[in-house]
Amino acid sequence: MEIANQSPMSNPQKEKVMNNIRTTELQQHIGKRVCLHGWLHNLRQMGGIRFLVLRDGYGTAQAVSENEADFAPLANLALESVISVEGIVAQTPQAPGGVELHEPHIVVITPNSEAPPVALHKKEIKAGLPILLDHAVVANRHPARRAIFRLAAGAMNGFRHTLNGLGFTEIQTPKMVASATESGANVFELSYFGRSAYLAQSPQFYKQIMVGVFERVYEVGPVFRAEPHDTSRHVNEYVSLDVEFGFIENHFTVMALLREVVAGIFATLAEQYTAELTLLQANLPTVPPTIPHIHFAAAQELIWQRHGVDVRGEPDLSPQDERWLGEWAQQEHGSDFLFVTGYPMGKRPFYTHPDLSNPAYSNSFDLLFRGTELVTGGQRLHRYSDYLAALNKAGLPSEPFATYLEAFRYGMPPHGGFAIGLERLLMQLLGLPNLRLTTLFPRDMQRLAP
RNA sequence: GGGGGCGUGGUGUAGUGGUAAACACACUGGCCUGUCAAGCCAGAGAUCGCGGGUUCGAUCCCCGUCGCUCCCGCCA
Repeated sequence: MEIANQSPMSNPQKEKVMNNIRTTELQQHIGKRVCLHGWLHNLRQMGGIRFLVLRDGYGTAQAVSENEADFAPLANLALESVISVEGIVAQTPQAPGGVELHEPHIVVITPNSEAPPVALHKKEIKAGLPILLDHAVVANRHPARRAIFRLAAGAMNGFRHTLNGLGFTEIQTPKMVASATESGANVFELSYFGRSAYLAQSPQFYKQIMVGVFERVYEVGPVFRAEPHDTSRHVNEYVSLDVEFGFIENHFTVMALLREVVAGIFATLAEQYTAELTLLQANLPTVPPTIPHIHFAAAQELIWQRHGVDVRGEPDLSPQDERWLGEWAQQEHGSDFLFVTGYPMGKRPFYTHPDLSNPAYSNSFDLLFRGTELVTGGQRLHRYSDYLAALNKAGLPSEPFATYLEAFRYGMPPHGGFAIGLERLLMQLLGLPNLRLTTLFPRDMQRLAP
């Protein structure tokens, strides 16, 4: 077995060899001698001819040899061994993708002798959710698992790119906070130099405060929910794509921006992540120029008429209601998306701006994507006196909110925003049955590792 | 927090109140010159989650327990 002794990346034939080539770049180097680095993804030996599939961080490539000695370094090695393969890039019709490496020179960088707990070289990983999550550190190497998380990166890219183009400034707000963000419940407590602190359940207060600084802000970051929920759509830490901006007319201004952001995310995926989308057979939605919207009360009336279930007067929509509304949006408007506007004030947090023409309802909205809540947003209160009144009405003391209130005391514009759940976006895009499948290392009631 | 379902080799499943268990993939060895979810042959690997009960006998039936999963509540 030949093992690289000094720098694994060093190469004896430095002049002629194109180093640090990715598997996805082979097409650009046909006829040249290149060196790939990666993992031994698969090995197919058929007597007189041998194939190996090398997987790097980007894709896979095949090397072939009719000379037994070329593959000698792989003797006694298991898949997932880390290797480099130097060879001549050849255009061959029968090779996967039409290119492969000939005359391979294989160097073992990190030998592996043990088969991974789940086979990574099959088209699909055949494992249940618990196994997949228990062994996520290796299972996520599988091209199909990896593609999901690459798309997550793409969604964040698209989010940032769209907002940067609209004059937004990216911020990072504290995740350790002194008091519970929006209510007393559902936050994780931690010890902070002898005092109690909490993990932020949302950047809500800080992003509003930062509207007073930058006017238009966004944040990509984790949020923490201590909710004891145990469903396929919930985890206790997830990535929130948050936006907040000033000088709006009402929540429809916010919805219009959200439409641009969602369109920007999917446009980015469509343009730059075709390999992942194809691999996962993703069904990309088309975002209508104007996303249809329906008022909360009208939505309940619609459910009563279409399905004979009387949810009128309920303070919120159930998951079943949302699925029904999603179907309706598809049938009636041909849209994967639907805004539900005007949720009752009673179900929304105290900073929510009421609908002045009907104060029982709010200037807020949810965006449903294929029948599941993807985004929540709305217009916020912006006058100091309104905040004092709202806190009073909610039975909350103003003292814990002193920092927050100070921003309003000194002048804030009409503003609003929203928060997109990143993992939900991917789950709905890919039609997956469990949010944990789109979460790198999920945190739920049972799971704190890996 | 409430309700339902499930726990069988590394992984995914099948199965039966009676000699402790079948199949596929992975794994090991052999064969194979164009594989690409490779193929063929052979092999190793499971005290059927744990504890108790019923029974002549339990992987199977009952109870408890632990774990997992789905739905609801709540949310993104």
